[in-house]
Amino acid sequence: MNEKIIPDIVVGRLPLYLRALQYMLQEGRHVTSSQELGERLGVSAAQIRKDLSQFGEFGKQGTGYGIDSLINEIRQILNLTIDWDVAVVGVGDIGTAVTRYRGFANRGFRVTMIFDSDPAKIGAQVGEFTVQDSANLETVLRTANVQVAMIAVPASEAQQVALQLVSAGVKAILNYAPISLNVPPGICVQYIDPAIHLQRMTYYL
Amino acid sequence: MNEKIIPDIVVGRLPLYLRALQYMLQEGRHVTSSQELGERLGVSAAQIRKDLSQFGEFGKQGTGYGIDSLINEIRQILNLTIDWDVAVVGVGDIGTAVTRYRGFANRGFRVTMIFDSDPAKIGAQVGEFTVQDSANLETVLRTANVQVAMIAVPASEAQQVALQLVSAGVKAILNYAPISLNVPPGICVQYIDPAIHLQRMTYYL
DNA sequence: TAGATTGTTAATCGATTAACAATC
DNA sequence: TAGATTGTTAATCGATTAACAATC
Repeated sequence: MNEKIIPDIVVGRLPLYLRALQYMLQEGRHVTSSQELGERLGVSAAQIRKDLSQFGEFGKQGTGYGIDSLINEIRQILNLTIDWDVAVVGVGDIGTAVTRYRGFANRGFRVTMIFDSDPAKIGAQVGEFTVQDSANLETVLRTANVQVAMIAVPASEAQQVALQLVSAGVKAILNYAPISLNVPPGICVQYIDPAIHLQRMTYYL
Repeated sequence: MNEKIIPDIVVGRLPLYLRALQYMLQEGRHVTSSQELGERLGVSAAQIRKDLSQFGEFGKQGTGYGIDSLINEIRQILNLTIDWDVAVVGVGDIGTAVTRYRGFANRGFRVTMIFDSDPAKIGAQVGEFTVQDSANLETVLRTANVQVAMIAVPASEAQQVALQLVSAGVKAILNYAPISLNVPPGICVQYIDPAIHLQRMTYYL
């Protein structure tokens, strides 16, 4: 009764706002406006104000938004106040790249375990991690209470891995395999497929 | 006057349809329906029919769509009948992973050149390519008439690289750096930032 | 033919924008 | 105070869905 339903498209823009705000902070800025933020991101000022107003009143008339405080508000909204442990499944080029990726720091995530089913890879070292056997995935994830995972296995294995992750208690999956996953209701899935992004642009060329 | 304007959101779904159709073909299937395709992708049958009808009549009442012919239609629409040469800028973990990525085969793209500004990397071999000096980027891209590029450099360099690419004649940019790019009108940009995708899901956890 | 599925229309639904009173 | 910018409303715009005649 007190729970307003927030459109998913609004939720999806918050991370973009957050990223831009963190940049501004890094630049030593302390306040910004919906107009400035909108120009950076290519969205309208009205949209930013409307989006934020879904969650509260974070600005000051005449002044704008305090960057630091708005960052904290958005972090709270998105449940990013503490880092989420992330499991990576599949230690090919992509799995390796995301495991070593520096870009998660300060953004709410840290990879804490990696898995592969290839005996030649199990036991190997990637960054600070030892590749674990996918066969133990469910037990290990459950024990560590990991709720976020990335799939970086071949497309042919992705669906099966997804179901394993779900039964291990994972609730959010970022899938790098170029295939649509079927998961039970309540499980979030996001996709990264560079070919899809490129194909979307060639229409206009 | 004869050019219907197609909503970008429709264009954005075509690659998903194409990917699913190519999978079906691989499974030995020959026909499908808007309903079946919709179930696979989690979109409504009506939406698929509506989207496709923007471009022509590709189905048969009572039967559905010929998978092979629909694939060819979508390829034509998206300008994917011949492979696009793609330049990769930045040869870190991500740049290396996309350069070696097998997933572009049969989907309209092939990486043909890679660049980095780090003297320690220039001249090195990645897959079948030799890392070229970013300083020569504009000349090399112009000569080869490359119109598609991926940015995989640190965020601090991404904007500058983007402008270099634009002045080299690149029209479509896939940006892996976690920052919004400002480019002139007419230049397409797409973004891949795993943290953004993850942050979008944690709201629901 | 009977059954199935398209292409398309009209209705519904949701998102964006413009505008402005409130107020810092 | 005067200027600036928010939060919010109402109007506009666009996208999705339901429904069905057409037809394979």
